[in-house]
Amino acid sequence: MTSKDKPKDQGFFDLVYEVARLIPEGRVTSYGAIAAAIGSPGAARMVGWALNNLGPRLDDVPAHRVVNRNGMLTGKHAFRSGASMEELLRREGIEVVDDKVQRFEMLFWDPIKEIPNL
DNA sequence: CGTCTGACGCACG
DNA sequence: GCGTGCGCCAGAC
Repeated sequence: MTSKDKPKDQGFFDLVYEVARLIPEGRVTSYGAIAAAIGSPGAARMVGWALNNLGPRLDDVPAHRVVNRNGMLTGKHAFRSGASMEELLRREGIEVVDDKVQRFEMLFWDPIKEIPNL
């Protein structure tokens, strides 16, 4: 532990990944919800940006379960063809129509509500 | 160090 | 109900 060692050096991005990883299969959440969960309400754009930075880590972080407030798959462009966001969601039993999650309210998973401490 | 962007969210018309 | 604009924060150039 040197002086340059910082406990929360991971930063905002990894914090987003951590919450996203907690999203149960077959469930979805919104960018704003995650932003608020990590203590930065209003930073919804940063959440999406963090997920965009995932890259190869998409396999470790279920970013496809994160949609916007409308339940729309705004970030589908970050997924490669053949494993599109919509396809991944359908595999979990989530109905997607016109790039939009059906029954979004019912499938919505609120990190703040489900996570005791963060 | 200033500027722009970005997978959003909300207020306003 | 829908379109437009602004604000949010953090990172890249």
